[in-house]
Amino acid sequence: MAGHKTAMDQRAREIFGVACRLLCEMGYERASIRDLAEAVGMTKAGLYYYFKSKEELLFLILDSYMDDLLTGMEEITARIADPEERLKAYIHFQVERYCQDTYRSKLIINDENCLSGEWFKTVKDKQRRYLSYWRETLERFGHQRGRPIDHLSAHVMLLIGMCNWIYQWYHPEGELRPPELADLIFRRFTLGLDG
Amino acid sequence: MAGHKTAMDQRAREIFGVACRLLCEMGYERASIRDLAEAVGMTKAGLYYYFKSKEELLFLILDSYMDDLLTGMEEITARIADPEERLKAYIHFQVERYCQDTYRSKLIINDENCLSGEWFKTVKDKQRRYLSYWRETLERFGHQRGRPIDHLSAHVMLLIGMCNWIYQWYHPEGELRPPELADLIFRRFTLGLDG
DNA sequence: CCTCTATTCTACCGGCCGGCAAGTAAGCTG
DNA sequence: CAGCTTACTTGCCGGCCGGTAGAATAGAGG
Repeated sequence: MAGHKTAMDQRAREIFGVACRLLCEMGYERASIRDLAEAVGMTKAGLYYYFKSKEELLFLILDSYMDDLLTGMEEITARIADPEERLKAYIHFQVERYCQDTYRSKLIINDENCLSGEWFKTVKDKQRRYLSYWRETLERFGHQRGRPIDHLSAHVMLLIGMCNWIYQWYHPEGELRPPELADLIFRRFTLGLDG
Repeated sequence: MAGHKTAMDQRAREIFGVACRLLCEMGYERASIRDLAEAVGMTKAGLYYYFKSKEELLFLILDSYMDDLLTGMEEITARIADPEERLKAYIHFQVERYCQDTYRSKLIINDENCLSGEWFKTVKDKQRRYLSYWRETLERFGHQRGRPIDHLSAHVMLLIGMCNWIYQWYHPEGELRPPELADLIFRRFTLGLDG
């Protein structure tokens, strides 16, 4: 029985992985179930043994990604108390995540709007929880330095903007290694061009 | 004859405007020609009198947007010589553009990949020219301050990241007015949190 | 061997897709 | 008035879409 479950899980994971790549590269709407079936070497109908609908598949991908993100943020938050060091760690984590999980990182930016109803709400809610990590830490950081940050939410979005926009241009194999990029972002945001 | 042309242009402009809104709100793939026809109060086939294909319509939208962007950047570049002031002006222009032309601004970020072949290349090429304005000015800015910027391209993308990510969160009617936001971006990038 | 269950395939569905051919009403031009 | 153009409409096309019913297959347990 355990054997059954693992085999099932293994196949499901394989489909899941191929789906991430395909949906990311083609876009959710463009990529058809037939494309996915061909890519994993199955029939279209066979796929429906593992998920109920195309939209559920997208949900599973995006929701699991948000779970991974939140778990990471949670872990950092528990481990690092100092706001400055924690903020640094958030940025490093974010860049690292993009490099190690490019497909899902791009998918959640490009195709989150393809979800509807409860699915959309669930993912959006986790994004809100994710943002609150940043906001809280950034607020403490300002407080620690004796210069509280006004327009806090806007600042959070500017910082996240730098972190997330990398999906548009960054290639980890280039001259700038992930940790260097993360440091760059932190210094530019906190110290400006002279940092 | 001039009358004909204007009437034709007027109708075309109307279709164009509705298309921008519809394609932006639904996404290019999701929005069908039938949806667009209904939205402008015509038949699907009638639309094809004004453009050759759905993809051409998207191209016309994105290409014209890039033209507007480049024209604006060109004008600023010609008018302002000082690198610092020019950089400020770029940022203000970018934020302003987003506020006044939200649909096309979002479209070019979300759906540029729906173009193929020559159309894609044409738009991408204009984006490259657009980036070169930023890069050149940022480089001069660093030189002017006696601190040349290394990883120049990365810095350009970080700055543009803050400017473009606003499509994900910014509402011009909120507490932060467009010029204030533009100033905020400039100060955060050049001076850090203390600016 | 048979049986049962897990997994996958064949064959099909209705519906919407982008696009086109042909027709037409209105208006302008001689 | 005829002749031509503009600005559409009607009606259709083949094709792909997501999704499903039910048969076939395979492997484990008895």
